[in-house]
Amino acid sequence: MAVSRGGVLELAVLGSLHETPLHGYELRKRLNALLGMFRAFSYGSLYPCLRQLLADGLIAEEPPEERGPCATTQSPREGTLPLTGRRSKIVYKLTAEGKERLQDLLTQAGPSAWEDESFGVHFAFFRHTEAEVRLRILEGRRSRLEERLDGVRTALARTRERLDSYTLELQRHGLESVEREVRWLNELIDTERAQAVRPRTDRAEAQDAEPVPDKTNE
Amino acid sequence: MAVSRGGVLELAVLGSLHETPLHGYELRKRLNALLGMFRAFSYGSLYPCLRQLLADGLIAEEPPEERGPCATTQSPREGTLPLTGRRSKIVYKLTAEGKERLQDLLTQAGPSAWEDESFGVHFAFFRHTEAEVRLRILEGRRSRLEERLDGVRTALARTRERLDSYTLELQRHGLESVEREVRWLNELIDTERAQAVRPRTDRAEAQDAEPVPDKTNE
DNA sequence: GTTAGCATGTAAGGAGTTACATGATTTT
DNA sequence: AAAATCATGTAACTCCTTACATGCTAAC
Repeated sequence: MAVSRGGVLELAVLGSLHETPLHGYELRKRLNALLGMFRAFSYGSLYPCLRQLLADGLIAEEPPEERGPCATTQSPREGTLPLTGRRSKIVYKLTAEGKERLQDLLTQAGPSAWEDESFGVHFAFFRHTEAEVRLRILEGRRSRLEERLDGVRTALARTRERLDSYTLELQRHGLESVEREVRWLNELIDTERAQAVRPRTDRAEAQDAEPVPDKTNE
Repeated sequence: MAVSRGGVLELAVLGSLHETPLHGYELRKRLNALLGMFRAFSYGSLYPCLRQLLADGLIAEEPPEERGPCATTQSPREGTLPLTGRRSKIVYKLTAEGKERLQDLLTQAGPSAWEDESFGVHFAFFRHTEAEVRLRILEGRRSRLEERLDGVRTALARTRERLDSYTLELQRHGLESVEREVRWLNELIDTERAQAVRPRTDRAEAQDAEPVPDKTNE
């Protein structure tokens, strides 16, 4: 059941709906606010995805709430809602099956979690991910990036002809960016490890996972 | 003529072959060494691309050099080579039409030049790009990134609910990365502008474009 | 003589985008 | 009442990947 149509969008949708029910338009805005620095989804992919998830029974239409006072953002425009049950907003929520599927996706610690296109999405929902899986994903991404550094560095070393300044500058910037991300991952991994050791032993119990050790300056 | 099948690969191939004739396998290695930090192409896309370019007359097979003593790497296995001119390495070179097409691609200063997937490739061949076009591409990418920053920042400001620490950390890292790239672009643009003003007026004539102002330390 | 790497390809398909089409609702 | 934005959807297409299939050559 649930034919596992890959793609990050599925995870992004299920993850978002896990927090709160939403309709497509709003969902897309949230997604693009959340992941805007890494990627952006279009309606042309979102709506078909919702349709598929609905068909698979992973999400369901939320019936239009009658009594909700301050529902989502807008006032319900009392009285005027159309005679038919047809409403313009279709709010979706996660079903039990959907939650299961989400947990499934969040447990997968493989390339599908740490490649460029997917890592950001997986990270965005780390709150719902087991600590062990988080760690493996972070490490997986790190070694992926290190492979890339190795590959380019050795290829660069083998290069006979000296490159023009643009190529050189591109290499420099690329290397630096990837190295930065590796350092970032190192910090995150350290924090995760530290937390794994003393999960909640601190006096003054922390509210929730707090992986950032309060960095005020660069 | 030349049906303009989009895609960065075309530019990458034409650009590479402009420097020197190459066969597919080697071409891919070079490409992935050059752009490895940003993207990687597979044979499954490269070979069909070469076939198409050949059909369009933008590239041509280089005849196997007979008289070259240490030709490329291998000895031609005298006598046993199949009756037809079929050889295992197929070296391609740019045709006149191909050079034209390349210039065409390098002149396009639009979204197809400054989006994520394509910017790196365009930048890699900036050496062959007119100064004016270079500048417009750099500025285009910068404003693209600034749009992105704006979008996410305002969306973030509008967010009522406070985010969990992972989401927050992702945002922070994403913002920082994009801001870094903007600063990088600023430097490049400044350098380009400075060069546009005094293209070759310096005493001790510079060898070639030298856009990096010699940064020894971070 | 067998593994590892070089070299070329093809078929099927995945994951998304663009452009289009439509209509409701809110703002000006 | 016009324009902007919200809201949902579809069809066609793009660009690339994966997995497969094949053979040559070099090294061990």
